[in-house]
Amino acid sequence: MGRRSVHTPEELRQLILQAATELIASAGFSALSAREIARRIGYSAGTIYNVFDNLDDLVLTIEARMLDELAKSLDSVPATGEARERVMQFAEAYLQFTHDNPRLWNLLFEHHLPEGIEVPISYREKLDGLLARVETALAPLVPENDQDGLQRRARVLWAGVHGITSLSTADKLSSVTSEAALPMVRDLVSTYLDGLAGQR
Amino acid sequence: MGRRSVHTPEELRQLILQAATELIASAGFSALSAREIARRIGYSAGTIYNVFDNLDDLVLTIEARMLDELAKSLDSVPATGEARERVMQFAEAYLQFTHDNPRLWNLLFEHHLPEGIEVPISYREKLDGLLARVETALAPLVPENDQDGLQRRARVLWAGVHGITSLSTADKLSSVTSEAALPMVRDLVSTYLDGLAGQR
DNA sequence: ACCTGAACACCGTTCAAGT
DNA sequence: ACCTGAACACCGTTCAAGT
Repeated sequence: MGRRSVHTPEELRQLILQAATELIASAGFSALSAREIARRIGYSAGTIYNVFDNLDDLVLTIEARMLDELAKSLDSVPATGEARERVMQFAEAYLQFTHDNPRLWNLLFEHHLPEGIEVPISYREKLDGLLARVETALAPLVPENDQDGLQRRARVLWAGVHGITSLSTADKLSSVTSEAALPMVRDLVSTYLDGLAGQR
Repeated sequence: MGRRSVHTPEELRQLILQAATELIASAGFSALSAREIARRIGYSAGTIYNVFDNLDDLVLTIEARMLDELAKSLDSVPATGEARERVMQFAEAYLQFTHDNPRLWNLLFEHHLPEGIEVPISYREKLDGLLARVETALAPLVPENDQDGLQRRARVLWAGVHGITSLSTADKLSSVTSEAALPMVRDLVSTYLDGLAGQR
């Protein structure tokens, strides 16, 4: 046995990630298994452990990719126009992204590291980058010299939009249906921004 | 083997639910297993299947209990005072509840039924009941004769608060920390209600 | 009637042994 | 160097057999 080298290490890595991503996208996180990935790419299960430390490592890699792709989606929002309009477009881009990749996006919330294991710093940095984009878009709409307020409000909006998208992609809480999500996101953003404007 | 009857069927059922609840509360959904429950209550794994159809059935029973307890929490909010104040107290009660039972509450979002299996009607009714409480509290603050608007807004507020609590109990997205959750919920509710007031 | 133990078809992960 | 197969310690679920 051993030494086939039909694939370079990098090819093998991408093969594994691709198979795992497809598995999650089509059947959800609970359908992911090292043995099933191995079956699909024609290697033994042990091979996956030559490339990744364990399944958590693999899953974290996929999560990081999702954060990168969401960042790309947000960056495709034009940086022109009214601040209000841009914040709204960010929110709609977020909703669109989660509806395009419901199970892969839910992975970030369903997958938990074992007690005591921390998420890599690079992961946290990606998150901070996303939040920074929201802060920048929101900045013109909050009082100047209130940096604390800006941070909190960006997080509130982000979390609020997340709540709507998360309930609308969840099968079980479907008193919030996925068709209703867009008007809800619009209502949240516009009403919240109205409230902000009144406070100035 | 067989026929011990040291516990009545109902006692056995509660024993199983209690062990499962403790397991989830302390180590999360992923730590739940029929075999571990059986070990803890001193029965064989097969016995659990005399009482519940399968683990999904058991988990759904626990989820339904959580919905009932959340309803109780909301009902302990006094029905007096300003509408604005009551909505805020509902939101704070929700946050408090999820922080008191983080893993059990997250169960509702992490547990998925197999493809094609629907949640029981009683479950959906409990959800509707919760939403109805929010609608009632919110009603004085939205234009009369706008039933659609009331429904949507109650869902937006509920989902928004859910988003904050869900990110704050998630270990991984901790750019929203659990200490910051209360001011964020307050900001969301008060700013959103300000916006609503401006629209009238 | 109630409960068990064995069985079946799965897991994640490790690692000696093979090429 | 790279890969495998077997091994270990787990799963959910079923059901014949025992009391």
